Amino acid sequence: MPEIAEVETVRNTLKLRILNQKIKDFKVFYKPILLNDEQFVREHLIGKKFIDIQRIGKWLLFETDTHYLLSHLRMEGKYFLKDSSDPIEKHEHIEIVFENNLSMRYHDTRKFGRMKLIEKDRLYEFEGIKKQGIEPIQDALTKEYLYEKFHKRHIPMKTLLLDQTIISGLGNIYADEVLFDAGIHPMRHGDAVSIQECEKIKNSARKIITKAIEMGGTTIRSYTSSLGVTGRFQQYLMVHKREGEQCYQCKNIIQKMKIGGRSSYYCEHCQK
DNA sequence: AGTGCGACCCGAACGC
DNA sequence: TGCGTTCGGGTCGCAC
Repeated sequence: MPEIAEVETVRNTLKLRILNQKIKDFKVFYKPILLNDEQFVREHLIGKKFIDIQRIGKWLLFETDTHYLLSHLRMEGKYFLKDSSDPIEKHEHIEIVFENNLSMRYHDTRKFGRMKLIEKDRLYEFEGIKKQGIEPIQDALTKEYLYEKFHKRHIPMKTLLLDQTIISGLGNIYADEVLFDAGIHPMRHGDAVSIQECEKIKNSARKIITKAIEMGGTTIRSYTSSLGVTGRFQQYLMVHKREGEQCYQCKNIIQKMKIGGRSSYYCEHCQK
């Protein structure tokens, strides 16, 4: 379940291994993942090098001198680094082989992830990038900005926190955690949230994402060429996936409900 | 325009 | 035990 912190970990880990290696081959085993024509991507990637890996929201940007290969992991996307002679396994859908026979495999059991190659100067023509809001760790995320985005919306705060055009990079897990930390009930509507509460949301989002990124960073050394890259944050969750257990703050029982089709966990006593 | 919801996928968890 | 069913996760696109 990659969210911003996991994507950041993947980015930092891959950077250590694949930058400035000439790309020798590009193969697609499940076409819907790649939004371009396979041949188009081969023409523009083979012979090039990735000179950097960047991140915008949950999108990874593999940068060459002329293009970005954009990659969204959705829920279960992972990258594995193997040797090019290793057999392609069941859920490995895209392979990039480097000159030194390092083989980077995109692995995605549910096939929800997406990739797209785009010219650098057209990056912001791509909807997925153009629509990204402000990240929790950016100073531009202010209580005024959030109030402006929330106060005319008559939908649950849980849904608003998951809207990537407002805050970029929060997923279902951290949305629950941010609302708990800010003391706001996930069903409260945006138009019932005060500017003071927007300040709390901003502070909670920044705190939780900063910590999550730090923790993601600590898992780098557990990464090996055959294990893939994931974050490890479960032990710090206050509400998410804790239905029926006691709230760490007040001992009330953590509740679960569906909001906008997403499971949401919260404490009725601590979140108003 | 704003909002709600099904579709996309498939392994895991659950119910019988 | 084994079978069928439900769930979940982010995002898009369609219906209201």
